[in-house]
Amino acid sequence: MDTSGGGPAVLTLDTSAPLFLASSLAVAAGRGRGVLNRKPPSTSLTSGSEMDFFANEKKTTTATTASVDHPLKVKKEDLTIQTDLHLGNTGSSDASMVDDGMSKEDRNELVAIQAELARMNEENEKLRGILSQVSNDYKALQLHLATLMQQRSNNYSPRKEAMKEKTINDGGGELVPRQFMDLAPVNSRSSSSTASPDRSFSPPEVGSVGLDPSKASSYGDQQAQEATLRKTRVSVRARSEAPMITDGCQWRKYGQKMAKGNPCPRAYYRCTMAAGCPVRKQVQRCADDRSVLITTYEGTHNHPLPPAAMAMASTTSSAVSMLLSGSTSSADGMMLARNLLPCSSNMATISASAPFPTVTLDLTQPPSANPLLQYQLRPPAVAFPSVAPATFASVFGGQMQCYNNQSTFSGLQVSPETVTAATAAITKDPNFTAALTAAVRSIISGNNQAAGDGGDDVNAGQK
DNA sequence: CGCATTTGACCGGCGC
DNA sequence: GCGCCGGTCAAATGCG
Repeated sequence: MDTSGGGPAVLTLDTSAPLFLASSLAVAAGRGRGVLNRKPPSTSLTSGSEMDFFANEKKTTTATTASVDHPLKVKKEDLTIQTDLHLGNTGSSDASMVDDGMSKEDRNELVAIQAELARMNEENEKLRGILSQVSNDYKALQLHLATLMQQRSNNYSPRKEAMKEKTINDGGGELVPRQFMDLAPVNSRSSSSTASPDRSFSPPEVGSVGLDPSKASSYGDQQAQEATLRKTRVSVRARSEAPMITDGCQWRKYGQKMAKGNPCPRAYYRCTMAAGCPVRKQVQRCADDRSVLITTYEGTHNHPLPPAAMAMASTTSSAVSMLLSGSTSSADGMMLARNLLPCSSNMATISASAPFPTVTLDLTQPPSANPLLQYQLRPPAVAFPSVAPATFASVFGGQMQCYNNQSTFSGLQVSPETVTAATAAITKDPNFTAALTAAVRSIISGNNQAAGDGGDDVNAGQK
């Protein structure tokens, strides 16, 4: 039996990986290079249809450039007017040639203006270069993704294919579209499964073609990465009297078990917002403090998320990306975490002893108690190697439909403001939905406020 | 009647 | 090999 459950889901997201990364790159470029820092927050919130994500990405990037250009253009116009006024009918732009009654002060001003103009032109050229670089990076990643997907499809197991075929023919009632299942990747756990093949929640990968198991042996590293990503979990601790936090998604309970060492039962839920969504979560009260609800998320949504869910996804995504960025092993993740978090904290921890890499977000304390939280959750801008796309993708949707909405937020997902706002809202308000809504509102409004300010939004959202 | 939840059974992984 | 445990399934049950 394939108990990996949501495992295969992670691979789905790989489809979105380069897209996500591209967006991240844009953000990284924006952060890393001062020129792009002029981009107003709102430019990250462009939205559009998923199919033209690339176009949308370009649009976003273009918008970024445009937003940067805008003030410059305005200046240029102003400068042009001033220049015309000063130059009169000489028609020359060379101030040194002007000698038609202009005062020395005017000439100096004209020289300064022209220098400014030249500087801005140069700056624009740099921006074009950056845009070009980002675009090239995206294309390279897209190519890389195509290669990986081809490898995966080559590694596909005919036996598993046959089992899935049987399940479908038997009328197993699985609602997962056939094409999703067929594209399920092979991994150490699922490949050994002998039952319940319908549990292979394979995200909708596109472009998988052909079978060539002979190439599987050269794919070990990739498989290891996928296995880690697939099993990566995010555990959220939050105080709530409700039996389950409302995180914006729709869940259906499919099981409940008594876990060892905890008198409180553990409930198992799966996302029902879309047929075949592989995301699952476990809800259990803390044995030590029963007012604390521990919610563990696993897998990737294959559908667009509502704003409230986006806030949560943003938080967990950032946590996971921190865990996995630059590495796919939990041990490395721990090292990375230690490097990133020289100051240990109990608010965001990474477990290497757990069966799967698990990021635990302790939201039972206000962020003010530990201001490091927001930064702990943020992946370093330099941690965007080829692994990163899958990392981000492991939390966010895998369907092309998801790309736009989610990519729209992708720039925010890695921002500390996003995490801060969402975290503050979650922490301060037992009403999770209202809190998350407030958090998202604060994000969308481009409100780069500190955690405390995000809490104000929370209060507003309650009403 | 349809859908969601409950709950016992089942399965695979893992440690001894 | 055996037993424990986590995770999931699916029939039974409850509810609107």
